[in-house]
Amino acid sequence: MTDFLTGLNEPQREAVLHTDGPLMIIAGAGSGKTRVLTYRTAHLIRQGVDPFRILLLTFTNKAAGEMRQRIEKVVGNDARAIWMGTFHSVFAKILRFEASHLGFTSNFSIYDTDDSKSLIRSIVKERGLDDKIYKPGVVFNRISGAKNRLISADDYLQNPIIQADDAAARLPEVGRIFKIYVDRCFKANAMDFDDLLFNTNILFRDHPDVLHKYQHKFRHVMVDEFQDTNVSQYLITRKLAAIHQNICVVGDDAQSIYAFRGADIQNILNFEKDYPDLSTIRLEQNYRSTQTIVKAANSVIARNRAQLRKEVWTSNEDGPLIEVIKASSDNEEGRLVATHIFEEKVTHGLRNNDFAVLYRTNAQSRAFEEALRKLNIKYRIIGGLSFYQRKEIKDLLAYLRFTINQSDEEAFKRIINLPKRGIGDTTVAKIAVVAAEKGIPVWEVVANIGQHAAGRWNSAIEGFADLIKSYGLLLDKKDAYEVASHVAKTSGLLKELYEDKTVEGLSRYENVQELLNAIKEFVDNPDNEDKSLGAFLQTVSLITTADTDEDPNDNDKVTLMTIHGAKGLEFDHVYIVGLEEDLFPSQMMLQSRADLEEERRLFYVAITRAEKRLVVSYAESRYQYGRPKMCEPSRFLDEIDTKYLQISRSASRRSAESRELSDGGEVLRQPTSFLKNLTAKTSLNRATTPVVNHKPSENFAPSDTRQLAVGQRVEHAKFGFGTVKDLDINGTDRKAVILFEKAGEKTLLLSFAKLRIVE
DNA sequence: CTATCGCACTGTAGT
DNA sequence: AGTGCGATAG
Repeated sequence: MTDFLTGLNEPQREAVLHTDGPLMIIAGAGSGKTRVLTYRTAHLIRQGVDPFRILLLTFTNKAAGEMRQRIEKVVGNDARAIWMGTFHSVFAKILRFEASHLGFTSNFSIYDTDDSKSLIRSIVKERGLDDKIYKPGVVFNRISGAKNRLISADDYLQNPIIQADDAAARLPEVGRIFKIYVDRCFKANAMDFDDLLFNTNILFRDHPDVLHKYQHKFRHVMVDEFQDTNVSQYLITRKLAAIHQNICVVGDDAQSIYAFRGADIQNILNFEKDYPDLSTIRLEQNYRSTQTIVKAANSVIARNRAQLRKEVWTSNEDGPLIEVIKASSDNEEGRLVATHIFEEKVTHGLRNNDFAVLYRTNAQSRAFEEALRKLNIKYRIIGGLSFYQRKEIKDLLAYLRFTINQSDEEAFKRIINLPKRGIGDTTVAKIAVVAAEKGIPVWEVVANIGQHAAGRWNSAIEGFADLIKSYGLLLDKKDAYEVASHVAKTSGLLKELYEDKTVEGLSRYENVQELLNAIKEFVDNPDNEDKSLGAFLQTVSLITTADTDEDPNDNDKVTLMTIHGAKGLEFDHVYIVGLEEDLFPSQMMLQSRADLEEERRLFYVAITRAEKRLVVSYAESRYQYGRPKMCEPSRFLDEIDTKYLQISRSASRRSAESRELSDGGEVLRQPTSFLKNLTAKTSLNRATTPVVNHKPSENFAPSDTRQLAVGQRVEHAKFGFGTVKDLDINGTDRKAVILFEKAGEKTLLLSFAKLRIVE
């Protein structure tokens, strides 16, 4: 019965066996949290709990899928019936079921962030406001923040503190925009991501019978990654667990990294107050990482004040020291890290799979991609622009959405003139006016344009309406794939892309085909009972990059991703790159939220992803908006206890790099102690040798760029003396990053014009 | 109505 | 550097 308990340590076992009453599991990094959650669920089922009455909320769909598989290994098919998924997917499901209570229909659309911003832009313009001031992203964030704190548009307008805050931010109209936004979403029969949670709260608040139903249904409620839940999510779980009181939350306050988007660390810090008879179990033994990595991580996180008492330890071996790589530019950082990976692979016989490069922002991936490609190392990028955010994909999805839900305003805007059918903004605006005057939905006007307006464009509009109507007729007869491929063909979308013979056009055509393949897979999957287009759209709106599956035959790749994306993952060899002030910790985070502690937790998460070896790197200069910029090493480097650091590696690497690039080029400077650089930052830019004499002025000829080498002293007609910091060789294309010191000011340049070598 | 060009601006994570 | 905007021409 409890055979699977044998491999567990004492607190883990205790957590698995504690089945009744509120439970909080504080799970340190690498402490076997997933294992405990898996076994606990399996244990509940073996104890006779109906899997249908277990609710398990995870952070990503992928995590849910993996956990379901692991539970299945223990209890078999019963695992299928568990209610498991992200907050958004589980409550979207419940909302579809109960939609009528809120005045929605069950085929409501889910607006993604782009849809929301687009709608806000429309509202801002309609109200005659300046969208340079009322930036859609900013307005959206304010609305989103309010919803996550369960503040409705009316509450927002009536709250003097919020109003004062908006006034101070010179955005007094946000509340009005909020109210219109909510109204328009409702009329479009659409919910945005935040609404899925907000409306669930409203549903449970205003419909006690519905709440009661789910309260009784879910005998056990479990929440993974509890530290990253927001108030809205917390209240839902609390309400659901109110009768049975079987609520189990698992989390680690030290790994809370989503406060910026509304996650409330107070949820975990105050949980004890909400549940006086709470049992708390701490999982403190780390099974993942080496002694060095665990201790280094502890030395960093110890600087945070707001945290629960916890002592993460490991009995693993010491392992190698943490290496620090210093690069003069972002490109060099890419090359040094790629070379490091290459050499580790060769000397230790490792696979690409064993490595991950973690950065703070997606924009940093470029340099690593280029460098890895040059060394023929396969890599995969997680995050960035996801498949489902691509224009061509969103276009086809918009057609499908609109076929299902003709109130979907954002889908309508996307496709009304796509492909071009001569219905421009002016015509659309006219239709909107007619609809508003007659007080009927836009689709009513479009579908019966002859009755409502007469004009040159009527035939084009009729054509569009007939198209959509014909699609609608297919819904009951055909499955999702048949409808989607029919739409792709007959709408002209596929044709337009097919005729575009550019490289991008080809790739966009392939992307649409891939979407159709994905729909085919959905239809062919026996697990999916409902094969309708509506069912497919429900799942697709909540898919993210973290969830996309890999081709299992071709997955030996180095992983490149943001630290946020790496949550919950682990790799033998981890590179944390771009450790520079203003980048990590991020300047934005410090300015707007003044939350250094969250950045530090992010650093902690990054460190604790590593199992065997950790390498950190930073660059002295970096491109930003196509302009080079000087960088200082991150304060976080200083926060790692020096006894866990090894510095020398960067020196040998650097000289190897210089040799490779400039045969015979001088090594810029032997990096000394890393900490010395931190205390004497100016030394970074000091000229190595003051140059007095040089050859008479003669501008660089393109052929002479071969003479450039890292460390080479140069003079520029405008910027004066400088040192070559980095060379970038791309086929015949050679670029140099040069650091100039003029009047105490440092400038970086990327051009050979008006440049000459100094003896 | 559509295409194109110059200009201004961008500055974080992702359900 | 990339994007998205408005102005202008076709």
